[in-house]
Amino acid sequence: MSSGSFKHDLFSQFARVGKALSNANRLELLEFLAQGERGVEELAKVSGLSVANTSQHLQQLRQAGLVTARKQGQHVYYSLSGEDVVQLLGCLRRVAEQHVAEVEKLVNTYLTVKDDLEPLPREELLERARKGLVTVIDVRPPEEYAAGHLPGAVNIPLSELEAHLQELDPEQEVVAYCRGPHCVLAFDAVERLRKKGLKARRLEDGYPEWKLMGLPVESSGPAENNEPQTEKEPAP
Amino acid sequence: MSSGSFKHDLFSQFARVGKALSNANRLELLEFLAQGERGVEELAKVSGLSVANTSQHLQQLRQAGLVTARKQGQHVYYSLSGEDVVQLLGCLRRVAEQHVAEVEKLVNTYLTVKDDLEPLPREELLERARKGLVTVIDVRPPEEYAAGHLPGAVNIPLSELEAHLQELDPEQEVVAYCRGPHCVLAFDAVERLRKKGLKARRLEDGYPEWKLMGLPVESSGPAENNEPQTEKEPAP
DNA sequence: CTAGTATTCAAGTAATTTATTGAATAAATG
DNA sequence: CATTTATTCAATAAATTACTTGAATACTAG
Repeated sequence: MSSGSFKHDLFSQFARVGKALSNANRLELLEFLAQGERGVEELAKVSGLSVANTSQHLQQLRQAGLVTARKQGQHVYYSLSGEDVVQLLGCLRRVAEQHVAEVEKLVNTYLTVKDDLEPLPREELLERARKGLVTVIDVRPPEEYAAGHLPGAVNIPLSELEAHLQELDPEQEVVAYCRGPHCVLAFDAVERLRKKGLKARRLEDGYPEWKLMGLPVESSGPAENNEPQTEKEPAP
Repeated sequence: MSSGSFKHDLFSQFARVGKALSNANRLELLEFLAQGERGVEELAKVSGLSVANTSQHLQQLRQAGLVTARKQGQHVYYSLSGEDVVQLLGCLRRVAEQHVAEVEKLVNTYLTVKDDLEPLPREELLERARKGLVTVIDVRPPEEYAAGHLPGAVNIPLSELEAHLQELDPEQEVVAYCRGPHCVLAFDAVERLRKKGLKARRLEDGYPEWKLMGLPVESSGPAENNEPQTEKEPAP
């Protein structure tokens, strides 16, 4: 029957997307891209892969429709091809968290502080920020901060945390966030801030999830798409 | 640094879930399982794979945490390990639809009727059903209907469609649904009903999506979990 | 206990995937 | 135009995956 072949062809296409998600290095690239647009060499550096290998992975991601490439001069800038990709990654993470025992084990052994510092949900942060009760710090590297960050957040990359201590009010609670719910940066930051006697907590999730929910974001560097829902109109 | 290895290990676990989704046959198995619990041999038959091969795929799915196995007598019954898996599959489908050009091409060539019969959204069906304006038919095979179906839906498997025509009121609109948004069964049913001069439309999505939204479902066969949110309590 | 059925395991082969290497484009700069 | 820089392509070896086949296990029924 012809419908059998249709079904199989369709599932093969879905499987292409699955294949793109079937490799740890590609998932890492996707997490970096969820912070904002980046060039190939940059991605190679932060992910620790060779440039050629990075390029090949990016092309696989592009063929699966998860990322898009923009060529400018001799550079090629990659970015996620839509908000739905961030959502897909979130689903994947949630399913793994929920059903893959190893994930919990890993989190418990590496992120020992976890129980101690219960993460702050988005809504609560919004409320406290409105009342001026918290200082929000973004502990990602400056490029990612520049591509987009929570409104009012101060960029203090992890490496310079100690140097910026005096900027933080010891009376006010500090909330740190980074790339996502399992990114170590914010965990580390909170741990170190607490050792210094500050009141510190971690935002439940990272910048991509915040933006996905349509909450306001700011960006300093090159122009980024800030609107929650973008309406695409054909040229007039 | 140790955090690098943590990150990689974590992404490797996420990638295991991605791997499970990287094969067309496994995705097809997951779609069948989204209709309800099924035995290995049954799954092998409907998917057209050998039993041994089906078993191996199921084990991969189990290791990725996507399905669970229940042994009863000499049979092993598999089912999805949670609602979040249905959601993940939905995300995957949506991303593919949105960003993989081939999907649209396939849908357009095989499901030619598509433009003509705009699908009916969930909410509208609920509203019209409340007013008694529509007849809802479930065109899946009886086993799947038995495992769970929309309340008030009549089971008319596609093969017996013509034989049951007189049961349908020619004045009332007929709404057909099946396994999911791209399942051919409902498309086929609508096409054939229209040829017979009936007013027929297709529900936007299938049974698993309906259930996922927490909407009411009925089941006739062996007991199924009907509650929208199940609270898991340890034995008293 | 024996025969039968459902499922899984184990071994083998063909195909696919990953990462490496070195060469090929393609744009910018002197 | 030649050189540098960023990226991609092509060829390769090692590892992994998909499916087949035949045997092993586990449970049921006679």
